[in-house]
Amino acid sequence: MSVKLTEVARQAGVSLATASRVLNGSARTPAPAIADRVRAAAEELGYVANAQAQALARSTTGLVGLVVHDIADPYFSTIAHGVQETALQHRRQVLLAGTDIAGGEPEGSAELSAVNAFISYRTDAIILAASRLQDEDPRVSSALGRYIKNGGRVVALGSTGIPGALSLPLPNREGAAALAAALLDRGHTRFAILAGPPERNTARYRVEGFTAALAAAGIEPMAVVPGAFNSRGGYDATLECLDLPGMPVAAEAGKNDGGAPGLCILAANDVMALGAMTALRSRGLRIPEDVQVAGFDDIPTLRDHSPGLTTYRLPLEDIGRIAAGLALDPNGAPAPGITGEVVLRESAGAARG
Amino acid sequence: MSVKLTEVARQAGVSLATASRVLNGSARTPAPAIADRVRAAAEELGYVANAQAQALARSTTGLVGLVVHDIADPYFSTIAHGVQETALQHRRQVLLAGTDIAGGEPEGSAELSAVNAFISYRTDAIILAASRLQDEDPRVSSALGRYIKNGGRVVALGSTGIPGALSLPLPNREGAAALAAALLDRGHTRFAILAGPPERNTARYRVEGFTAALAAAGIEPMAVVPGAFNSRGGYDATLECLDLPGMPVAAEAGKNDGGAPGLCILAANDVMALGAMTALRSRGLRIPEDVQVAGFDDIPTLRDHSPGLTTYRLPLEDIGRIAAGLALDPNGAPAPGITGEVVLRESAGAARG
DNA sequence: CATATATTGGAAAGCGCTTTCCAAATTTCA
DNA sequence: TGAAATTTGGAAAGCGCTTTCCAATATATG
Repeated sequence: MSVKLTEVARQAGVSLATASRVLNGSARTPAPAIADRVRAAAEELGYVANAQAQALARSTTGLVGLVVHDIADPYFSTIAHGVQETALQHRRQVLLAGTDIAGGEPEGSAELSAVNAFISYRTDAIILAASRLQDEDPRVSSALGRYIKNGGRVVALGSTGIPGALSLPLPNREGAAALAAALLDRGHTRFAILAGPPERNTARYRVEGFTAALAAAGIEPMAVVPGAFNSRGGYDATLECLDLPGMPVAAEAGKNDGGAPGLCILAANDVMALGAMTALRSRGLRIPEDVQVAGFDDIPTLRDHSPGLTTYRLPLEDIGRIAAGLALDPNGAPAPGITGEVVLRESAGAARG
Repeated sequence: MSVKLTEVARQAGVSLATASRVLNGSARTPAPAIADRVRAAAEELGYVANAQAQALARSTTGLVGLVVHDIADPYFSTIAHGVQETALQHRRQVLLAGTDIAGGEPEGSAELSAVNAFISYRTDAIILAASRLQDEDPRVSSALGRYIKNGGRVVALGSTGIPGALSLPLPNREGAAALAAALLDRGHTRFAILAGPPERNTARYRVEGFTAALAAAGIEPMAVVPGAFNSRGGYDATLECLDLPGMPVAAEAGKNDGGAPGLCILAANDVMALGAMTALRSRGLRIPEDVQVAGFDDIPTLRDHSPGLTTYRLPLEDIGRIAAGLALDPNGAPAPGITGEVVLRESAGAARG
């Protein structure tokens, strides 16, 4: 239906080969006079190369696949932004899949069908931003293994068990430990952990980091509550937590001013922490006076939050850029290690009045 | 490099045609015994159909292109989520482009290169979620016009001047007017408008809605300040606004309690409103006691904000779903009109102590 | 049992490009 | 000026599929 190269060639009075060489970047460049004729014809007819046909002929598609959990989650959307930026620099298009979306093939995990779709479209690379599940579907691994063997590049955030895949390690454990340590430093002694979904590595590593740092100080968390990795999950887990017997809140609300810090809630990510703050407010608890809260990621959204959320900052957009660089640049420099930093704000650990 | 259909056919001892018919949904279904053999062979070899080749042969790609401004903006990422959901139901993959990203072809707007890329990949449909610019690049329109003529579907959020394109009208003007009216109802009389970027239709329509409703009540806004369509833009515009002579704030801070409402800031979207609130806090102004604030969109992020932001709710995820439905369902029902609702929260207009 | 009617598998012609050879034309150099 | 080296355009063979015909069976009908 669209204008094709044959028509451009005919209009310009040259062969298909010449037209192709002029318009779609070949090593050989036809004579300037001819080239101009071809370009003029293409312009006049409104020719747009068929990328599918090019992909077939060149056996490279110019596509990069990005797998996230939930594109509406600021963590992923910020990473996606970084990926897009680098993809554009490399003249690649990004194919997006979210694994939190129902309705895919019934016979498999969402991750499996996303990966299979990308493999089917022969993306040049696949970036797995969604945290690997603890029990990786072996079909995903074997599909990706074959994909890699066939020349595809796979880069995963965090670790992966897939041989040949590149991984961009994230300081989840270390960051969580550093954050907990900073809070211990500020005199906190009573912690509750909103652990997120235990089957996600990201959540698990962070919880491990928290508990390891606490253990090193001889402290055991008063509660470790699992929950969904979103605002609602943080909200629900917090209410559940507050209702546990012996929690140093509620009854004592207001009694902590100037005294020992009360309960400090450590959430596995920022959106959960935000949900936690909402839950605390719904119980009339003040932050940080009655209960303190910390998150993880430093999503851009926090910029406008009050009280400011103490967190561990991950350079999310950079992570996206670097992951895409790894995926697209065959002989690029090895990935710089990702480092984050503890960010103390009013919600926990910041200087108190 | 990958396993191809020829190899599967050989392994199963059938022809290419038969293998194709078994594996890739044809009208004709070979005999069960044969079909099983083919499927077994495919499974064993790890065959994954080459979507590019299929696209070429079928002349339909199974791709849908989504153009947003900034995928990291909750407005767009929420819409994108909805689009993804419907795309998945239709077994389509989504190609994502952001127009806020630099580094594209130097000779054109980001929107133009996004659209051209999608046309090149022969996406079955293109969804334009990014608000149309006031001065539409004619090259974009003509490229899309040709695309439509060649059988492509285009759906744009808001209105569009492209003949043949479907558009999903958003109640920007009406919503803004309703919001302003609700606030007038609550006794507000002094308004400032954070107008966003004047070249974006979305921002312009909202401002028009605000001012029209105010005008209907015989009120003129005290200020209309343009700015970027993000948190930073709201922040900066607010500071600028506060420094204007005669603003009923700062000097009078605290004097409004129980008295007449002070300044009410109307932002063209929620992220700007959030930035505005941060700016107000930085000046020591209380919300809503000293200054009131309203936004637009009701992005999911607001769930955890305090004070709650008064806004006009747009069903963002539905909008994404509906737009995708329009784009993908050739004979679907006509799009239901999108309606929103005024949501009064503490930041402005809610019951006051 | 012969003939008409469905079924079913396969050969081959594309889909719209890229790219390898080739041959023709041009330039270079002795 | 003639032979060798270089440049340049084109013919044609794919890239991995789908799908139209066709021929060959299997089934139904008189």
